[in-house]
Amino acid sequence: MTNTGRSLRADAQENQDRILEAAARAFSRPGADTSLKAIAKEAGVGIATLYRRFPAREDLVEATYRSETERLAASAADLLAELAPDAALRAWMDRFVDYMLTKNGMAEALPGILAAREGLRTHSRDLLRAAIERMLTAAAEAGTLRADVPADDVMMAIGGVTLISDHEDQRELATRLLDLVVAGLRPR
Amino acid sequence: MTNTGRSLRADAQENQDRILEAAARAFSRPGADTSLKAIAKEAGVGIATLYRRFPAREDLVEATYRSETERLAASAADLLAELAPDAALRAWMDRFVDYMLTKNGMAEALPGILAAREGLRTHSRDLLRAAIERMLTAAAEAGTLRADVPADDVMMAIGGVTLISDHEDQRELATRLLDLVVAGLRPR
DNA sequence: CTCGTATGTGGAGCCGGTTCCACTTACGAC
DNA sequence: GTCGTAAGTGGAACCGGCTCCACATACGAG
Repeated sequence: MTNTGRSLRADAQENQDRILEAAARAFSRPGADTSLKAIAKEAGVGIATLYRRFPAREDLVEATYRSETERLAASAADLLAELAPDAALRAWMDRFVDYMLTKNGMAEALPGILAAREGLRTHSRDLLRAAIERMLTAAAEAGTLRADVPADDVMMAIGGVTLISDHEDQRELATRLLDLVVAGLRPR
Repeated sequence: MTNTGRSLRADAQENQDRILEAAARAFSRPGADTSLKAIAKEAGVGIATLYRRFPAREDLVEATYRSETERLAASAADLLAELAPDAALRAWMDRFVDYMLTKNGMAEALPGILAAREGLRTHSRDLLRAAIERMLTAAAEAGTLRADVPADDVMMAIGGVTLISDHEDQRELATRLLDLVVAGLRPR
């Protein structure tokens, strides 16, 4: 099934798949015992095995949600087809925040994912950045948003909004802050 | 010395003071063993005593840095005296981020402090909000910044920038994001 | 087939956070 | 001064994250 990582020994690949399945189950459970020990146990492997494959919790979270993140990134294209580019970006920002705040364990992993420089964790980050870039340049060409703000910065801004809105269910705060960010992106 | 909390038993007040002194020492030490156990030990009290006084780590951090936070908030007045209100706010934002990123343990405690609703932890939050409000309304009166964005939102925006800039030493990112926030605060 | 080794594995153990509870003590009432 | 009790205390114990290392095993070379 999952075929992350090259050239794993057959048994190791088996174990990794079971870990990811267990993680997906654990994260989506309401009571959410997402302790790594519990996930390892549920996958029928030792903790060391989990750590070898996913050195940081963020790595496990990233891998678990990878396909959903891909879907989020891909949805930018849909929005661009229906809306003006600036409106598409604004709508996508809402989706981003909803996604991060909804998926169990995602918000805590966000900084590690967005700041990813090394390793495999960059995958999600690159997808998200590319999605933003597409909308941002389209809007810049339309003249509705500034052309001098890098997509990276916009991504980090959205990330910052997500982080500060995470504590307590401050969804309205997030909305207002996203509006503020977009206002800052308007050409003068 | 410190006289937080009303009507503590004499010995309890003693202990609380010693905890705060130990915490201040621990946080300012380079190698920084800021484990609560270590701080309690250094203060010569049991962990339970520390927890009774400061139920969350954030409470301890807030109390330890209280006077410095007061100074930060007060510095807004100085800036207002020297600069145009919008420039003062922008300069103060830099101070805020530098402060939060510099003080050991502060960044992690930030969400808890800014989101503080109950308890005594609100003290720092209120001071910071008031400082922002002063600069923001002055700028609004001068017509250089919007009047329809609440000081709370600006505070949260600065907080978000701080959080996302915390991982890795991304001081330049913070600068760019703060510029973006201020751009969003400009009247159209 | 067999065998050496790179690859992979489990769990014990350490660390920091946090809770709980049996014990101690300050201090106001008398 | 003495005493009852509310307030305060210490540390054992539990939990989750994370590391380390002695042991197991897939699998390609021969």
